[in-house]
Amino acid sequence: MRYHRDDIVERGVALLDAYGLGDLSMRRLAGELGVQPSALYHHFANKQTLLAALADEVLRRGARPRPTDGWKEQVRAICGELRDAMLAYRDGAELVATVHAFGLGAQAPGLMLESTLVEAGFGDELARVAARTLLHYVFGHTADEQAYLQASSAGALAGPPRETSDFELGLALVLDGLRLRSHQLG
Amino acid sequence: MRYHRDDIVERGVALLDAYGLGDLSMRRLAGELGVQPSALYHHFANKQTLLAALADEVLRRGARPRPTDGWKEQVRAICGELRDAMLAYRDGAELVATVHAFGLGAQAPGLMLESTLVEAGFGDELARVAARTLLHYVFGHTADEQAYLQASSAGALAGPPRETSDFELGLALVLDGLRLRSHQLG
DNA sequence: ACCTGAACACCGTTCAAGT
DNA sequence: ACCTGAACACCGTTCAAGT
Repeated sequence: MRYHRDDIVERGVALLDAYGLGDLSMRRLAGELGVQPSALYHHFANKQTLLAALADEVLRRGARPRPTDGWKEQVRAICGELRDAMLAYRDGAELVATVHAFGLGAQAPGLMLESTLVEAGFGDELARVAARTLLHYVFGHTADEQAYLQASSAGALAGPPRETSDFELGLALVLDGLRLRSHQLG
Repeated sequence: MRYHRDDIVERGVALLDAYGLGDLSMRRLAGELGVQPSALYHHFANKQTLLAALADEVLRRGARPRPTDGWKEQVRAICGELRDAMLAYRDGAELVATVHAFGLGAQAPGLMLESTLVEAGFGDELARVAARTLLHYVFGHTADEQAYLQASSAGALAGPPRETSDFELGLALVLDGLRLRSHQLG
């Protein structure tokens, strides 16, 4: 059997969701495709590149149309979409955050946040720093949340359930900080 | 040669700083100590537990006395100390953030932030969420910053240098968000 | 209490060679 | 263009046995 890059990405995402990031090895993915491990290196330079493609696919599948009202609503929509996209697949948050840290993928949400803030009239430096701050928040919160959700569904409940509204509250803290610095904007 | 737990932690931190987290294997640490890999399992149940001990040691070494003025200064001091402690060792931010996500160590900074905010009069829920938000920010920002610093010092400079003051600016965003919710406090 | 020796079940990656 | 087969240099962890 012969595959294209997209077939491998699709199987990779399915494998991620079924067994988790820790069990997503080049050898296992190759085995699942009925192919030698070395065959994967015809399509991807290395595992990091493959993971970047998986992360981008997870984000692509979670894409939603965005509102056209104010910057706060747009920022909330981008962050909410990012969170939902990552929560939709097992270990999705860890995968996307790791790939973003690599610098090899998962760039879209950060770029959208930054341009949204620039277009809202914030200075370039503030827009860049605020976009990174929001991104770190969403990655960190969602990874925590997903670890908790997955531990719970595995039957290893280890504490009181955190409310989903926590996400909105933490986000509101940063948004209020931004709003305080927008007195001169429309 | 026979070792105690503390000897292994000390060598582990030295190995981390010399070769990075990716090259910190149980086998390599054992080799460095002149001992069989299996010997380490007499002192630590598994690699995660060992990494948790290393993270706590890195944080312990970075501990500083804290100011007694307002909650903003205390929060800034805790976050700054955390950042400095992680930056002091190669891959320190990645190690501490990973261990914190495990839930096996690196709990002190989060607990200090939360109790600082509770004592400042913020409600329990807000204090908990704000502490986590601040922690995610410091972990994310510092991991990014350290990746950049380490790439630069390896000669692989790949973009314009980010300023250290970025850290203070992102932190100020969250602190302003908190301040906005403290009108009824002293 | 602390360690050895050997094994089990894996990894990512490279590379000549095949079709 | 895409894959095989074989190899290289590793992993974390377990466990009976030694001192």
